[in-house]
Amino acid sequence: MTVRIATWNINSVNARLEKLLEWLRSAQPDVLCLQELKSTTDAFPFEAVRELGYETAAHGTGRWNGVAILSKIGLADVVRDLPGQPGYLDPATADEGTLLPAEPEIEPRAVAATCGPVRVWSVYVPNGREVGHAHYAYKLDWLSTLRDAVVADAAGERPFAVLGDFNIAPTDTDVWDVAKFEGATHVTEAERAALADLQAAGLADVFPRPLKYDHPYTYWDYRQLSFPKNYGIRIDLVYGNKPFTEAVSDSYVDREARKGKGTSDHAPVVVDLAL
DNA sequence: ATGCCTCAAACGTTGAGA
Repeated sequence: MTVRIATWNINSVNARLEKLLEWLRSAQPDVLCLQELKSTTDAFPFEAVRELGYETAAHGTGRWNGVAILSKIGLADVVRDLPGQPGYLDPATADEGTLLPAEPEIEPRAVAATCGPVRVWSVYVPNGREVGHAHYAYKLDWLSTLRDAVVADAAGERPFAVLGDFNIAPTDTDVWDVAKFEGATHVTEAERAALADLQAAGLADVFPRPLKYDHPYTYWDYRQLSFPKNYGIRIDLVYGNKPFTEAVSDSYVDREARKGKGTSDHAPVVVDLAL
């Protein structure tokens, strides 16, 4: 059988609903991993995607974050959150003192499911904000927990992949101008070491082909004509185990979905498998 | 034209995104 799996940081599933439905109709993925729902689980448009044949495992709490898996080929063994997933404690909140115990918040950034012959995680890795920020330490901790969460499936016989917005450019070629990222997150050695740890666990970067230009960027800032100028970065990634990568027949970034008004700032990454 | 940022919560402004 052939299976088409995609990942897309949708930047609000409800603000983007018509774009999402349009893309599902045209690209016809069997499985779609979404990130940045910006929606509670209850407010997810389950019925609209069901009409196109998709079951959904959604995990969201509202304002930020939020992940989902849509599937037309089965949706079993759903897991929300990584085992042992670290939470984030905003330093400003923590400094407010003693009235309430400030607890780290476990954010909805990961959901897993088995879709037919494939098991997938849809992940939205923390941004990090600035090197040295508490959010950056949280990002590295989160990535370490991700590695631990997937090591068994990575070594397994079943096709398995982690798909999502990793907020890391794997190499300097994955940013349009490396000088712009001097001292910034997304390109540091520590973040790339986390990707190397995933590779050591048996997962490989499924490198997509671009539909235009010479490099498959997946994100372009809304500002300053970034998309028309192709000032992009590749941070939406697919890490598959050997049974997964050996089945890949094609992979591409659908930059067409980034064109026009009312789009996400990310483009979908599509992977076709011959299983 | 692919075109100069957008979203949600709260209802003017702020925080986040990367």
